[in-house]
Amino acid sequence: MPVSGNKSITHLKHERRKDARPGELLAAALDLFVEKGFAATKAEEVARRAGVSKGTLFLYFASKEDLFKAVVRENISGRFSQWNSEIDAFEGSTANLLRACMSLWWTRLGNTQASGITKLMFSEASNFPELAAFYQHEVIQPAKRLIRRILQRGVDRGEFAPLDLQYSTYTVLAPMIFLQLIKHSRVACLDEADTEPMVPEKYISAQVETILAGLEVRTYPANQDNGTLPL
Amino acid sequence: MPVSGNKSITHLKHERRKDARPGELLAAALDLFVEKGFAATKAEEVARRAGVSKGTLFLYFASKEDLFKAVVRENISGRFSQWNSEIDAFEGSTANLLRACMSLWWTRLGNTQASGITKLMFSEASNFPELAAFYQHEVIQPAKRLIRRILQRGVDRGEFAPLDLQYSTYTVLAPMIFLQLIKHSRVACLDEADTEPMVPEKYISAQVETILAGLEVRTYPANQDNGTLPL
DNA sequence: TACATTAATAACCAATTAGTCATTAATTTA
DNA sequence: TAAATTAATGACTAATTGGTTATTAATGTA
Repeated sequence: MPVSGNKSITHLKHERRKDARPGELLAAALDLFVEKGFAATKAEEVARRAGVSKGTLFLYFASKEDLFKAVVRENISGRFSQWNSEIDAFEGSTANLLRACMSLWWTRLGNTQASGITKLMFSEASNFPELAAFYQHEVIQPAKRLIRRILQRGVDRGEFAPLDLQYSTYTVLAPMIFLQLIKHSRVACLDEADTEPMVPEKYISAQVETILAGLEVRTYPANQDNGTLPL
Repeated sequence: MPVSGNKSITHLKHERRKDARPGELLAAALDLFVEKGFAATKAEEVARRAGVSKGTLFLYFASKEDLFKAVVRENISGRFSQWNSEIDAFEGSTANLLRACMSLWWTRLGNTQASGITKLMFSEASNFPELAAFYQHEVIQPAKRLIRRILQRGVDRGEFAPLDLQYSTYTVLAPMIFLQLIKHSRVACLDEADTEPMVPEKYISAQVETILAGLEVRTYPANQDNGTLPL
């Protein structure tokens, strides 16, 4: 007895497209997860954006967490193997390898929706331990291994001073995380009054040079004159 | 007519302590916000931990957001003026000033529950724009001004090479944000197999020295041999 | 065309939770 | 001690939302 309403709209209501649905749902989910976070993204909304009903979403993905994992696999996990091969094939100085990697990382991932996923994970990991473990294993670990290989190359070739691999890895990783974070959070850090907005490319470049200055073999002693700290 | 139940438990049920309530509620809120995030922390839970009913919480704070702002003011905003005076009073080299500041920041804020607030803001800012603006204005801005003053001191005294203040500020800020983030998120970054857990103090120290190596007046040219990037 | 299969729907359920308000009782005042 | 004041309670509301399922209808087949 209820009047059924709009019939002539573009999409048929019961259109059957079994093959296309998962991809469309993943795309919609990526958009919304990045835009609003995991917890705040409603299943209904994902479905609507993908042009299906909520019921259909749960037909293809067992749960919201399952959907999220699929998004991560689709957009991030898969890319590490290619990345590693490229490092192996690189011929120039390790300094330039690091420059190239950071720069490419930005265009391939950092400046992409994928960076929103990283931000999201840091944000919500504590509320979703299952997802945190998954992300740690599938993204963070491979990323750190990749950075470590670059640094090791520099040391092996005598370009970098002997260094503590663990902490140097963080030195490289931290600014990347930082950049993804401020890119996707309204805590912009991009000041208001004092300057024009930060240009990520410039930040990365400044960052790499700072790091390299710290890593490269020195011609002068680092002036470590701090004994006890005043203040 | 309902049986009223336990009467002899430690706390009287209608104890009136108008003065003590706000402080106790703020303490409980800090704990829970840090532990579970803003959205995931239930008003009822805060009240319970503070030993009052939910109704009482809303008697002292108009809303959950209001409660959060009060927590930030109590634990972070208030401390910047003292911090700034200490910088003014410092006598040694700017390198040592920076070392001292980072080190003190860690013991005073970074290694405190307060750092959980920073992490929380990055996490949830996009879902609570009002809070994001508040935090930006009350915490981020003052923190950046503080860093900038240190760097400017180094330049003015000829200890640091002329530098881009904006980006150098980020270079100092990023590792602090990073540290607060990994401290409070299960995306630990602290690897599993490869090493023992990261020691924040060592990370900070390594970071400061790297930064200083990049900032200080050089006795050799930075080798900027990158033309076009291969890969 | 009749029938079987299954993709898709939408109404529904159960759980959660910020904020309200009428009621209760501790404390003060007269 | 009686009355007035107000701190504190907890039951209630209204809104939200992950996930379920009975029903609908598109498609393939005989």
